Amino acid sequence: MRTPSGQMSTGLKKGSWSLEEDQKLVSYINRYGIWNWSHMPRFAGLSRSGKSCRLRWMNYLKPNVKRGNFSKEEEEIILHSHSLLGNRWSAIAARLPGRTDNEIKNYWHTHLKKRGTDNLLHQTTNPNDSDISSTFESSDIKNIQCEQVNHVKDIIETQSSMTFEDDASSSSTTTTSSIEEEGDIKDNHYDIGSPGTVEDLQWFWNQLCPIENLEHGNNYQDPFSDSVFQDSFHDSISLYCLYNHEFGI
DNA sequence: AAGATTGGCAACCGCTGTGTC
DNA sequence: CGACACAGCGGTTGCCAATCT
Repeated sequence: MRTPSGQMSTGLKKGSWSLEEDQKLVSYINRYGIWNWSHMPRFAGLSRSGKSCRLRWMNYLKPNVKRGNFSKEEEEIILHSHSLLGNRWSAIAARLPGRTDNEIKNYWHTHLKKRGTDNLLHQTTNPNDSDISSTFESSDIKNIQCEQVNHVKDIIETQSSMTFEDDASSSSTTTTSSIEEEGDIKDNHYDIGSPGTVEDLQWFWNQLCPIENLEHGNNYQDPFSDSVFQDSFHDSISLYCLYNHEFGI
């Protein structure tokens, strides 16, 4: 929530994300995956930069992002990791499943900074230190999913008129029900995505924004008449086919 | 009760790394 | 090998709510 939402001169919106924008991004990624952050926003009907979308997804909307207070164990891991790695937040985040670098960075600056320097002064070489991550029990990890999964579920469930579960043909995509059932979607599930077939995308937009599609209002750009989309689309289809071939999907 | 200050955190900006042509 | 595009990272900003005076 940096600035009140407003349209920039470039046409790109900045500031806080609205529920509607979240819904659009989540729905699009759930259906087509992440294929190109730069071009995706347009096809998802968002007037946001790719960077903004990526950040929003990585830090907030991704199903396995853990929200809420940090546990004692997590604090210890952060303190210890920071003493080893410094401000390499992404490396520290890698030791804390479900936590984002941004969240850890914020938490460090607001809660742990002073303690961190204090700890550094009193730190002794502990033979167990190198394996501190093992103190982060799997039971903690198991709790990671719940909150954010529920949040994303909420977003999707508000779109009562667009339940992808009804689409039996979308077997390769993540649906609301699959989030519900699995709860521990692997990151790479989203890394290899396909924009889908032209029919899929058309259907997607008809479901998501029937009015926008009718009027071509708001920020929606017709992807089917866009050369960038056509190029990216065909590239992505090729990659997707290759991926399916390689992994026998 | 109201204005000032502070803390928390989502989001932006600019830079760097990596892959592709 | 250089240019370009894209993804990712870390620092910073600024809004908003809580707390203080």
